[in-house]
Amino acid sequence: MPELPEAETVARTISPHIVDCRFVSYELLRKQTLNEAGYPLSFILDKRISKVHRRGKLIILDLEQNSKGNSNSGMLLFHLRMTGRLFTSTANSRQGKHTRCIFTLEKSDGTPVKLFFDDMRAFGQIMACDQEKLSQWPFWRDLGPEPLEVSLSDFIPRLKGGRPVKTGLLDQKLLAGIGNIYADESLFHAGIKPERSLDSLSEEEAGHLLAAIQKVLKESIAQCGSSIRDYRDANGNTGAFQNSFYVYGRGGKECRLCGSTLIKSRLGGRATVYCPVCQK
DNA sequence: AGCGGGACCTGTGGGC
DNA sequence: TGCCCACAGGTCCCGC
Repeated sequence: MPELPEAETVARTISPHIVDCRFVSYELLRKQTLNEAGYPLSFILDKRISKVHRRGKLIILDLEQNSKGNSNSGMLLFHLRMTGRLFTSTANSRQGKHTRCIFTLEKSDGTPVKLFFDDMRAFGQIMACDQEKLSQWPFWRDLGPEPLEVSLSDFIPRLKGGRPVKTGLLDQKLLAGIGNIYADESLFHAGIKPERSLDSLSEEEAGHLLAAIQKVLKESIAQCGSSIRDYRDANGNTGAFQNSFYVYGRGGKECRLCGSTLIKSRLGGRATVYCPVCQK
């Protein structure tokens, strides 16, 4: 699941449940789930969540010291990877087989709230940090621009090198937040074959590509992301954008535009689907 | 530099 | 019904 639109949806849906809450305790059920590039989880205790947002596929909880002053005193980051889920006890849920961490929070009126991080495949990670720690984390430091914010003039020079354009789109250093679903869908809408090399793209094609990426991401966010199997938002609801796929998961089926048989191949070790007619 | 392959994990679906 | 294999939204690391 979780690519940019899903991370955005989770951030939006978890926010009303936890903003202004204070961390009272935590239970880390799988120690490898905590990213060692950050601080021990005790770092977040007694801090208050001031804001929930997203960068690339990362969900970020901004923290403030509970006592006044000391704004922006830390962050708690979640990367959902393939099967991570974030939800609260108010979403009709409780600890399960794949729960990796449980946070106990308290609203300003003292009401307790449980925040769960579940992850079947256990690839997902949690990281506690401050700005300094964050800026030293290679993944963060090298993260490319936000696809919905980057300008065409900033985008074009990033399309360097002979590697396939799809491989480039999956590289979080080139753009932050695109994964296998949105790479394939964006390339379809841009009319570009996935194996084309980055430096073979004309400026016009680069423009089509960025426009397609932004269109696909925005439409997916509007539909609360894509649920292939595991993904749910913070309230346990599925997204709907999987109903709008043109190529992802449709290898061997008919192109929805021209009727040709969609080709399924492997590129950079990832399943890749494209239309041999619509994509040049 | 960039590619392929493997590793990290668990579950599901298809074929036999 | 059951077993085995392939594959799954991501990222990192190794060797070539």
